[in-house]
Amino acid sequence: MKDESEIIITLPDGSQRNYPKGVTAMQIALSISEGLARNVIAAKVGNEVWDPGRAIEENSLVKLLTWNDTDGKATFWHSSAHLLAEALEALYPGVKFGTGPSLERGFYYDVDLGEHSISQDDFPKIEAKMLELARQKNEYVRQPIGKEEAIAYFKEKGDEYKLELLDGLEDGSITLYQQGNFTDLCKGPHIPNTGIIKAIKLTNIAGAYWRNKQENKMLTRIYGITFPKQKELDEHLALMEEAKKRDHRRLGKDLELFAFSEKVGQGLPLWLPKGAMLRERLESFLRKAQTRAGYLPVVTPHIGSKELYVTSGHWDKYGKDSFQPIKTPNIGEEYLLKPMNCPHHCEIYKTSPRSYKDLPIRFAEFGTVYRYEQSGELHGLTRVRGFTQDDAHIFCRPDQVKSEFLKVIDLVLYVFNSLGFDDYSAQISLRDPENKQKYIGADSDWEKAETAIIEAAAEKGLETVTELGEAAFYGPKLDFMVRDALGRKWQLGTIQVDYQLPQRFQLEYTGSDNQKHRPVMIHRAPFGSMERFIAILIENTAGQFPLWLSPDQIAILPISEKYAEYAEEVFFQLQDHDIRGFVDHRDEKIGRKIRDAEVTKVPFMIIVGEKEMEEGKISIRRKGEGDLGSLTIAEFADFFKKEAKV
RNA sequence: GCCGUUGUAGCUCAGGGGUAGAGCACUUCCUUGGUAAGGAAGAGGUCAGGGGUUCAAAUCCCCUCAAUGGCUCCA
Repeated sequence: MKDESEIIITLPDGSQRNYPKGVTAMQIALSISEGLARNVIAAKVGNEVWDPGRAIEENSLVKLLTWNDTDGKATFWHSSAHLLAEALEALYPGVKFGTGPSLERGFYYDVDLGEHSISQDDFPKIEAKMLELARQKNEYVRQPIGKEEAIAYFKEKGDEYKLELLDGLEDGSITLYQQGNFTDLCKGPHIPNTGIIKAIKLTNIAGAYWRNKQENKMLTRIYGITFPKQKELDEHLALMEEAKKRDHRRLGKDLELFAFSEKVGQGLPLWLPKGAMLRERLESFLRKAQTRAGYLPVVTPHIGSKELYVTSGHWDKYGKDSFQPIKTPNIGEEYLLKPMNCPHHCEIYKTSPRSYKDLPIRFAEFGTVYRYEQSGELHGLTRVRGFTQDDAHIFCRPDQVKSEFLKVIDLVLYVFNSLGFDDYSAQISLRDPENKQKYIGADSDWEKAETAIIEAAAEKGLETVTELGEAAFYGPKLDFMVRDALGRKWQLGTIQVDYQLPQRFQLEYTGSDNQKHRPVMIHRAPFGSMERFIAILIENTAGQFPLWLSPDQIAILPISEKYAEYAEEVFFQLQDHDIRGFVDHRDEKIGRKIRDAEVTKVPFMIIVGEKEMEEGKISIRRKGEGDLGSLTIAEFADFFKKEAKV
């Protein structure tokens, strides 16, 4: 006979134990080992994360969470946000609170400071207060509360933001959490007490619209990060410093890849010779892959008649927020800087009648487009106002959509793999079902397109996340997202299924039935844009590009000017083997020349002096590795060719 | 676009109401050196731009521009 007052707790390893009803995760941990109990900061009960001190009433699967679990960290940081709030309330009486969630790395709290204002200079003071409160080891106490009562509490406190949040909550599901003198509306969970927060760093301060809506008031958002050990905070800060060194804006300047000029204009990058070199190599790499995959190159102008974009719908959708029309001496004649290549490609499609036998047709172009991005959005090369898409449009029959889509996925993955981009996520970007007026086209087309994407991604075994509201206005997308050095997410490759533009442009083909049919369009860009892709490439490689992409692959370093002539000769011979580089003719010692080649990340150094000249050889030194010994030019060229393979 | 921060030599930065500083880079000279910085001298700035306060502004205030951290947006 089962004891009614006991419940069965199943642990992740499958083992089961009996505990009295109402047992807490902390008690379970204690029953296993004291060491474990010290480290437990939350628990996963079934599918929910719970406070370790919350009573478990039913048979459950329980996973004890520590700092090493993602959910454990999230709980830790969420509790840290409450600690920040407590400190702010103590230091700035009357402050009102928005929301304070955990992030992937750290947490923030949005606050309305009222009369007060704070800046980064106040961080030490706030951090000190947080530490002081942490040391009090105040417990996080969960208090279920009725809605009426909660409303009364926050009315009394005068916090209209919490009242607004309460408005959307259902009676019976509301809880408050209290630690020390601070009480917050919060569904939890939280760590046992503030004492385990040992290391605190507030990182930055920014404005953020209440509830992320532009029409709302702007609150002050304070970001921070905390750790259970000071050492971990130190390590984190050191890691951030390292990440900053990989910032493409820093490296772009150091390695002379690109620049910006106030005089040229905001968000309009200038490609310097080394950057242009890199870019050209990437372009020819993709051109080659695209030729193999049956793409046909096309070229279109940088401007197009406004009518073109009225037809495509771009003018209607983005017209007022883009670069404004270019006028001609003729009255009423207007042109737009090209914001997208697709309308031009549609017109190319229309230059001749198409048969079902011709399809799919794949037009590819490195097309430079101009978009008036909001000034606050511009960011290095990742968000600019003039950029080049590795664009192509596939016009195909409806029955070809899926196979074409699959081929494009292959191409994108080939590009990513070739460049060592293994840390990406595939995102299916669908329409926001709540906000359908943001998009053009019939529901049935959208459904077909969305189904095609979902099926194709599944067929390729891609691990995807789905985001509602992220679709383009004419169709859903499969986006390949990557992170930059500082952890921000960017869209690189994108594949989009589009039923709208073929209709707007009245695109047709003649079917086997001798009837007119409408093709489907697939927009795709494996890099996304050359600018953004290169930005991420710079950060991923920390400027140490694969050999085949390096702007300078070799630096020829004569020991002294006596060997200048031999160095030149070696240079020309290596050039004949398609090896790029330069001779360092400066009047410097070899140590200096090596150092400079090392810091500018040249993959190979060729050292030539008395010995080499006599033997007709060259000494090879590899960046970061050192002397590789001497070879003949032909030997080196062979070795190099193998190394430089994509 | 919004909230905040920043803007001093080519770069990285110090200074902070009383005639502008360092290191690196650059130029010249010396040095001809064998695997991560040889030495010396020199040149270089309307202190982002404009307006104001002041006997005096790079420094304080306002505006503009740009960069930057976020938010919003992102075809």
